[in-house]
Amino acid sequence: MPSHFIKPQEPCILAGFHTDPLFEKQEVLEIGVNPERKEWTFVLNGTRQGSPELWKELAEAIKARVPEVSSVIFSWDGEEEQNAVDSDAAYLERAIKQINKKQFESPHPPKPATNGWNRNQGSNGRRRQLLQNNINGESTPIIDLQEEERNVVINGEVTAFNSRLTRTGKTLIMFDVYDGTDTLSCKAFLDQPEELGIKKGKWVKVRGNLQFQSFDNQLSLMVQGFTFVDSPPTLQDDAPTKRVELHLHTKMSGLDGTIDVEQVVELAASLGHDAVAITDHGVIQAFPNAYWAGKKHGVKIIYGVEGYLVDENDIKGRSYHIVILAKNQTGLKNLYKLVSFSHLDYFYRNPRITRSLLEKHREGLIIGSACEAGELYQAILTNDPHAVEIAKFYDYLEIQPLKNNEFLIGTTHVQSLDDLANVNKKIVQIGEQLNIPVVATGDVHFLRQEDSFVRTILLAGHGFEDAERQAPLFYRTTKEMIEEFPYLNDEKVQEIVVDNTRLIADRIEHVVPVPEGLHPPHLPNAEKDLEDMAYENAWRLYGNPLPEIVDARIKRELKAIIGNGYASLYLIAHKLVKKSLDDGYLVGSRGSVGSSFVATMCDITEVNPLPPHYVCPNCFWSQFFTEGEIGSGVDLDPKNCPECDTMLNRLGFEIPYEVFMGFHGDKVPDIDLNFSGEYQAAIHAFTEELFGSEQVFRAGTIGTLADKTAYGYVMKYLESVNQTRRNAEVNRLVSKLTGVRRTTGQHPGGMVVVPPDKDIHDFTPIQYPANDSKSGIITTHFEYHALDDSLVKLDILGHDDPTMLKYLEDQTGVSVLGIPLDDSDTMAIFSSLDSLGVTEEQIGTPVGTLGVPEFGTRFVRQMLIDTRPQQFSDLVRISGLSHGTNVWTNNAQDLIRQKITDLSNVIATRDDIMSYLMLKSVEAGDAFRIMEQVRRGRGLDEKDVAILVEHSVPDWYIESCNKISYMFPKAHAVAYVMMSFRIAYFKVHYPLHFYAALFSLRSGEFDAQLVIQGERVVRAEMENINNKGNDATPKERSTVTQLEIVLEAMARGIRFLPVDLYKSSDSFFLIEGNALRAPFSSLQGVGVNAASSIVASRNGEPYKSIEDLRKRSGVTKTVIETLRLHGALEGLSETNQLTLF
DNA sequence: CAGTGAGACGGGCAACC
DNA sequence: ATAACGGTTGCCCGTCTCACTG
Repeated sequence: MPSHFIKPQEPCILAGFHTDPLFEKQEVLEIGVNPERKEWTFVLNGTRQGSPELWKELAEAIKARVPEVSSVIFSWDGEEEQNAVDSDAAYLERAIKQINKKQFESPHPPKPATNGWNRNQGSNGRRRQLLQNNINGESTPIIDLQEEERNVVINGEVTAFNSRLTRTGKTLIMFDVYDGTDTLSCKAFLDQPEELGIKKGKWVKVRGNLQFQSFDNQLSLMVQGFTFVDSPPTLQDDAPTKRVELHLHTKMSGLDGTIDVEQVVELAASLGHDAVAITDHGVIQAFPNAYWAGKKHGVKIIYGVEGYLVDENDIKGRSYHIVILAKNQTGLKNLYKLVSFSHLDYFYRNPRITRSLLEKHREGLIIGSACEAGELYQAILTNDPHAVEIAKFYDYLEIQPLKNNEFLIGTTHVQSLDDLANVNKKIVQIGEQLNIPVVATGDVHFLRQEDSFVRTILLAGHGFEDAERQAPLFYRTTKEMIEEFPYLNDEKVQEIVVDNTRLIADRIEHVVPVPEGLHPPHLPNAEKDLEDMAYENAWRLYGNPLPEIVDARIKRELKAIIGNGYASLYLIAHKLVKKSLDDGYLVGSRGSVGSSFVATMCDITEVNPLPPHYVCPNCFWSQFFTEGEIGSGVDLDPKNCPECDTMLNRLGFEIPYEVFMGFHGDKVPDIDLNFSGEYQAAIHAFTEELFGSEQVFRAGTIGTLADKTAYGYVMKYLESVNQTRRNAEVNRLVSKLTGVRRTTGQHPGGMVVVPPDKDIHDFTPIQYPANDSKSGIITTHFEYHALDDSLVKLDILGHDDPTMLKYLEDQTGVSVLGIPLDDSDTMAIFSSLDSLGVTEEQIGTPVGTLGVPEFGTRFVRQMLIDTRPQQFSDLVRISGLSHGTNVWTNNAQDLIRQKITDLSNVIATRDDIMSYLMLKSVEAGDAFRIMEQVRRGRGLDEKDVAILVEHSVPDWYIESCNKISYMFPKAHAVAYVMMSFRIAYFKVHYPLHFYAALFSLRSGEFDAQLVIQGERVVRAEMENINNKGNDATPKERSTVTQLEIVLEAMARGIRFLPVDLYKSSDSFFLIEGNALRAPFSSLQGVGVNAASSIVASRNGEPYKSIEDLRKRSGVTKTVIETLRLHGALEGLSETNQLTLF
């Protein structure tokens, strides 16, 4: 195989060796050299022509003329390319055939490169390098490439890049190229993963063969070579003094704007524009990103909004656009207040601002007259005599290019562009008259002219009729803007386009949208209270004085927590958990809080992060295992105290504190708690009680158009105009649409806390989620991410585990906290079916974890089969392995299957790395840093590898570190396994209660009508869905998951009873003997509302008829029909008549 | 008697931990 | 069958029903 490639500068060199005319046209693309064999492979373009004899002659001629060559091979790229996509085996077979034909005589290696030859570098693969110095040949517009074709050259911008490992171990790289006419997907297979530098936004010239790919059913370019080329000249603004854009919409302007704020700031910077304003419709959610982009690109951001101005006495009346800019920090806060008021109190179709409110909060604001929808423009348009009066309200007046308003032509007051020009002239004249600066603004909605198409799709997707007609609302250079006003004199144009826009920009100070630095809440005496609580609880568990190891850990943690000002946070979390426990709901910890022993001592988490240990509850004798001898305290053998013979507690999971608060203990603690979903609203309300409703708000989210919806929009639009586009082009359009704001919402559980000395408007406006005032929730206007460096967020999430356990505890009387975490029958279901009494044939899986949270999916069950966990700490490791990316597959799974190591030694959680390395005597700082690198998927650098090698860390471990992309913290895994194990305990010992609880939890998803028909029908339905393979919908897949569990319950002798008008509950499965009675809501089409109204209407009194049932319960016809079909109405007559006789 | 709008329901999608 | 992170909350939309309206 060639190990070097050289490239002739003159492609038709063969003509020099042989006189046959064929060789005058035959181009040599490159020559592969195998120095060992002195074998040269000439790679020629096109396909083989001429007789084999002729080529033999040529080969001899070359060998004669170039003594260094002892063997010559010719290969044609059109043919050779086939090799690139077929198997290694086929390639080798061919290669061996080729090689066998040749003779190898001379041992002298050839000169790899001589004058006149270009040498490609660094390849030792069998194929030419993809990245080449240049690609010859004229490129074809992509739109013209519609059929299979060889040797095609294209030139354009990379719009997507993606690479993945194939099953055969090759790397498949795929990238899309857009050349302004269309987009084409390009593919290449690499033997080795290789960083080629292809990235979104780079420009490339690519040569390859256009082939139809049955895999994705489209034409793709099979890449033979590519090179990077310069992007076309970028837009310039060569005006000596440049304008400032004062009116611009981003993706946050609902489904109106398409501009990514970072991109427009970058564009402004590249044009040399000093400043740019952000003025979205009614909202200001682009501020945080604009701030970062401005900082990055050195552009001053002018923070503003295009508001909807109304009169107070007519909130639902006509609103006028108005531009409000924040001049300084005071103005910004006023702007935030206006945004809040408009969303909370004056929302009607859009957030409205009343004139009096604006006047009240006008300090620090600069007011512009906005577009044709502004009141000044409208006044002039309608010849309102008060136009001049109206203008006096504004700090500056806007005029815009005529084409922005071309759509007005044909309406009552506008017949021509001249009419529009006259309006602008009038505004200029009023400006002169009142001495108010007039500025030219673009009302920018998309970046450049060519992006209008994207807005068309957006508007069409949202049902606008004339989406096709797009005003040229793009970001203009100074020259482009100047050219828009030929009807004004030159000095005037210069004044409004450049001087006045700069004047406004200069009036505006540097403003920061969200104050920097963390502003955590503070409770009085928090430090002392926390310390007392931690010690008191520790003493209760470990005695006073504390064992050295416990004392040291508490001291160190408290120092970091208190020193960094986080004591209040701990206390707050403590109060929340306490409240929930008092109300009877268990709380699960989540994330890495369980790494903090102080958190354990404050009841914030059940996880004890100390090394595994025994401790005597009576005399406090203790024994710690610090050398990794045992996985967790739970796994220690039960034994009695050697001092006083009391049964010892077995505790500890060995979790380093650093994972939670960083190596220096200064990372802002992120306390995530899982409350019962049923209880979430109550505990949220409790936070308001704790802090006051003015100081705590639900974190807001911004719902955007993501891939799937955007794809739907693009396809819908193309269909409406009767067009099709190739996949790559569709994807390009999709990527342009994504990120557009569609709605707002609530964070799943994040509550943002404002310290008492601050006001929420120092940080963000507030609003209702989706502007729905009925929700009863107020959220931050900015999404949480924008605030996360400034305000503390408490993650008060909802989870089913606590709900399920509460239900099970209530129903069985078993104390959840008393469940032994080493119960062997429970442990057994994680590796077998022994304690369930069912067979694999019956339930389709050899382990018993169906329905056990986090352990029931196919993926995790396979892990259980591979590893056969025997003890609690094994489950923790599986939890870690199953939640990472590239932690199990391509990694630990192989190591275990190949018996290189076992479950207890593979890397399963972040913490494993730190703990293991410290056991190997790696310095703590290094161990921490390496853990952080690895868990984020950044792999190890040479220095780190050297450290590991030096401490005799095995190779497989280092390799494993390099593969990991994302990893779970151990504390989270422990907390989850504790919950899952308890639920599993009920599954083993209280099957009826377990299945009842499980199905009740999501009774709406249960299909009683189906299940009632018995095992055979259930199996048939599962098979039916399974046969759909990838076409099964998410809903169908979840149905299969449900039915698997139903089958298991049936195999365990549990019957399902149909919904009974008098016996069924609204949404709970009731236990009747050895059977479960389906609730009303388990019928498809009967929701929780209908279900509970039936139950409420029963009232101990039989229904006289179906009519009676309907009247009393108020349910719809559909519900009645569903009940009838199910057989729940048998014996009831249609109307009262019959029973009344 | 068609049209409208509200509400229930389920499914799909997005954001997030 | 493959590859594989699992599980939660919440918003929108299509569909259907039904009461009300003009």
